[in-house]
Amino acid sequence: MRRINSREWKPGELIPNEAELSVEFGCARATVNRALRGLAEAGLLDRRRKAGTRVALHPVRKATLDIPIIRHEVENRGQAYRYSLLSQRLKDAPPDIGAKMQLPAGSRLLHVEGLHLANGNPHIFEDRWINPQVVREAEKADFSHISPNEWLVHNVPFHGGDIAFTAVDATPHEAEILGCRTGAALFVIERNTWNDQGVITTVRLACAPGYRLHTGI
Amino acid sequence: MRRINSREWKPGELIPNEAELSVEFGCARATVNRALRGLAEAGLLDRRRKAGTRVALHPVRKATLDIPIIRHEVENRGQAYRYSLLSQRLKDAPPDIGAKMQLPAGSRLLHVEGLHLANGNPHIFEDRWINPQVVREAEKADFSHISPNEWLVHNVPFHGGDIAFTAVDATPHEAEILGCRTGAALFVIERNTWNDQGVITTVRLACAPGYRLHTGI
DNA sequence: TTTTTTTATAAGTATAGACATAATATCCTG
DNA sequence: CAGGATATTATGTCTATACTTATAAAAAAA
Repeated sequence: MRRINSREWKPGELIPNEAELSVEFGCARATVNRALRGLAEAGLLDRRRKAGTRVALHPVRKATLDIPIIRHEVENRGQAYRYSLLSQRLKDAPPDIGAKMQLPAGSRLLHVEGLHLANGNPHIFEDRWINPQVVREAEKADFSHISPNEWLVHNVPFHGGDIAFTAVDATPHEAEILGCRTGAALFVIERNTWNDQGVITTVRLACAPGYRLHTGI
Repeated sequence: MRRINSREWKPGELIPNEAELSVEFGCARATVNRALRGLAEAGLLDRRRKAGTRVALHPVRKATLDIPIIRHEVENRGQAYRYSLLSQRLKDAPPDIGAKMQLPAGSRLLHVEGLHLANGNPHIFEDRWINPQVVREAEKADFSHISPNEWLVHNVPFHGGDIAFTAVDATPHEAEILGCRTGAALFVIERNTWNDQGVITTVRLACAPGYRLHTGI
């Protein structure tokens, strides 16, 4: 790491192989491997079999951000958490949601709207669609006391997902629920998760004005 | 992983120790260690010396998001990138910036404002403060053709930083630069980076309306 | 009962050696 | 010279063994 930072090993440059480094540092090759693998995971090195190890051309820093259950996020800040269910109904999938979840037209989905509150104030508006084909227990679940966010995390393991963050102007509907001005800037998190059966759920989390998402590098 | 997902090993439960697993799977303890360390890094296990390994109580999923150089982000989408310097001046640190960078009152900072354009359209407005105490070459740098973003990544290695994401209403100044309506929802990235000498820079990136930050899980 | 000390334990780390695998480089053949 | 077979090479993975270190739990002392 020192050699990379000091430019002794320049970006794009091939560095000595594991065997050579193990001799230089007087340690086993496994130890060198462990160290280099760590640096590669951190994005400082690029490694390929036979081709060798190079200093990453563009040190793409990776920030890892935790995706907590909203209740925990609120409680960890020492605030009182409450969840309020707004609606829970089986509906035909709207075209955009159906497309996002890769479902045939006319699929039935469970639509759940709820509000997460912190110290009694609106915190995050959760607008979620759940695929009952994949999550059969969902139709019978009671989301009046536990949010679908928390229920899904604890009941349906997932294999992958994608997340997007944006800023949007609050719609009148969102403004009313979050208790803010129509057009106020809202931080929005959109997330899809799936397992081997297909897409489990797609959710849009509209955060009340002032929301900040933090992380370190 | 299968045992965790299938709830054979329940959240919070202590799993067999490395020695026992190595016997069960007929492999060396180092191999078990490697596997368990991977699962712990992914957030599925909690490990502590002597206490043993437990299934994570709340499978906090970690999303890793790359922090690319803005030019590369634009070019990777196949768009033409251009950078336009708006201002570059030495100033007294405003109180809020000075506090954020942990500097004594009245410190001099280099203030750089610039606009990143994609296909000729305003993309990201970069409002940056650089600490010349830590980055001595910065005062002589020419930010008219290379953005401080890119210049710093290539010239000043950093050890750590923090990032925050928010949504804000565009100020008249931001609106004019980004060519949008005052009050439009802007996605904002705030970042501080430091090395062993102190805080290098603090930057506020205001993204034009419609900006989306993506990642996978 | 409370505090301190000791001990046992599980993960953490390291080592030398071996084989696997992917990808490059080289040689051979038609 | 193209195209396939072969050798080489650097990383990837695994093993058996050993020692280190944090720490929970038990024992001892206050």
